[in-house]
Amino acid sequence: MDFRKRDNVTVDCVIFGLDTDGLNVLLRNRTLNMYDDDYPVVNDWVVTGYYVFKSKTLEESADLIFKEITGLNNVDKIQFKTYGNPNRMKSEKDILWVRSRGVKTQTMTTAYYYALPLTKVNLKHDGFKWFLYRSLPELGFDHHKIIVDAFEDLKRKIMVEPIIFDFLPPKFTLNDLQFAYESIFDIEIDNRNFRKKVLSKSYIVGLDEKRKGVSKKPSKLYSFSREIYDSIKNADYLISI
Amino acid sequence: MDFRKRDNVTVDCVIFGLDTDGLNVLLRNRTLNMYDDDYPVVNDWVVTGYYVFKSKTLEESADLIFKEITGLNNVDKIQFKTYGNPNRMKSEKDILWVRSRGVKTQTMTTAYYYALPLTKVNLKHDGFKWFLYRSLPELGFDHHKIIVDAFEDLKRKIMVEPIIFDFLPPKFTLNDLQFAYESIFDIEIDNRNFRKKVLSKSYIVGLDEKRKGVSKKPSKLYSFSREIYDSIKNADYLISI
DNA sequence: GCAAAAGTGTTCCGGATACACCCATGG
DNA sequence: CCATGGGTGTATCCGGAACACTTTTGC
Repeated sequence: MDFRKRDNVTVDCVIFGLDTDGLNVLLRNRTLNMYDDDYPVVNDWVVTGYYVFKSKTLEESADLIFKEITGLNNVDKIQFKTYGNPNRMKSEKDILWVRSRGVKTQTMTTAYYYALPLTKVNLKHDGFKWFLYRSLPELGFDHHKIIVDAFEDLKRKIMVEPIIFDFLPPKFTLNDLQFAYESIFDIEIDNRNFRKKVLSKSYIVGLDEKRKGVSKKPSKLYSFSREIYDSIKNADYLISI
Repeated sequence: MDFRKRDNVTVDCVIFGLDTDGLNVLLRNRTLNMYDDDYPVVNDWVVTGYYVFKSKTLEESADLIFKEITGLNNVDKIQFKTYGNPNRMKSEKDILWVRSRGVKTQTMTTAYYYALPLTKVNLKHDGFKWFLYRSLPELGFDHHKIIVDAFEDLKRKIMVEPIIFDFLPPKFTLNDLQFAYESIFDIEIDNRNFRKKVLSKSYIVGLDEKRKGVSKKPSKLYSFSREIYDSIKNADYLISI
């Protein structure tokens, strides 16, 4: 064990990416061959995590992992939960896997999630793959629960914070924005009402630019102004019982 | 160091108690005398925390602390953040204190908060005291930030979850409930509108009972039905952009 | 000229707000 | 009988929901 690392604490990074099919999660393949190369005893998927360096904050540790996978810096993230059950790893596969690595089983993990447009990511390593949230593969450890918890937290925070824009490029169309909401909440939204509501928000600013591409009629582009958002957000604390 | 404990991980418990003066936080006095018993070099207040046992979950560890202080079991709590900055303890007082205890400075802590009516607590030990949230004393470590973070999380969650009832006894008046909201959000609410809104919620059920006490006209008692709340909550996921 | 996505207005309803007085009891 | 907190009703306003057709371009 490397003494620069805390040997009982990891961070896990749930990476959400939105594309035209909907909401995806980036996972890493976990395989272990013991007897026969063609028949691994473990072959499933995990959220990417790693040990925390003693000299670094949890945030920094998460960003190191995120950068290693995606090559990206300065992407917003949210710490949503720390898992500390000493019996987190209990399946046969988990135990085989952990033994093969010679590490502790009683590991706490602090979990973060990242949100971004899927196309922003160029995967740097093999063994990583995007999965649609609605059709996740078999997951190791307690990672299914971690992903579900992340998603629940995401949905809740999207209601009160402008995280939705993290899923979109800096310039987006109103239909992009609507699609983001529809994918994440698995609902259908009336386009006219949606436009009215969105256009009433001062922090969504129309640009003098149109996107010409796949579609027929060019669509107007908008951007999210964090400055305007912050300036009006301090004012009102809406209460709803 | 006790080998049953994780030597670098603690849990901290922010305990919120509501009484007729408003929202309070339960703190523990931190004193350290080095040269002169009458002039402690450290004399401030902290949130109560303790090491995590290797055999226990974070939740269990938090509940142990909570029970030790209050004597109470089975009080709802919320895990809101884990603090892992290796330089969390940086003031002179913190360093003196930590050295005097012979423990590590690079300690992570997972923080929970509890909410309950202040009068439910009978303090079991000396050195503990309730402080109004709006007039906190000098706090050690990064505990001021921890308390503020807890409070922000509390306010946000109160909007979407029925945590407010944790601050009230099982039977309460509508004015009690209104006072709870007013204290926590530091706002004034119109009593007539408040009653209308609250009475429209099926999970707030009127009892055939009145409270006779300090006030003149006896006031009707209500209770919160978690069953009804849960049954209707699954249905709707309200979206507000 | 037609296929495909972009964009547009009006009506209706329900919940939110503003606002001032009577009621029941204990002392 | 009066002081004290408990309790009540109405008018207005605004945001949310429902709903179907026209516009602009690429091919």
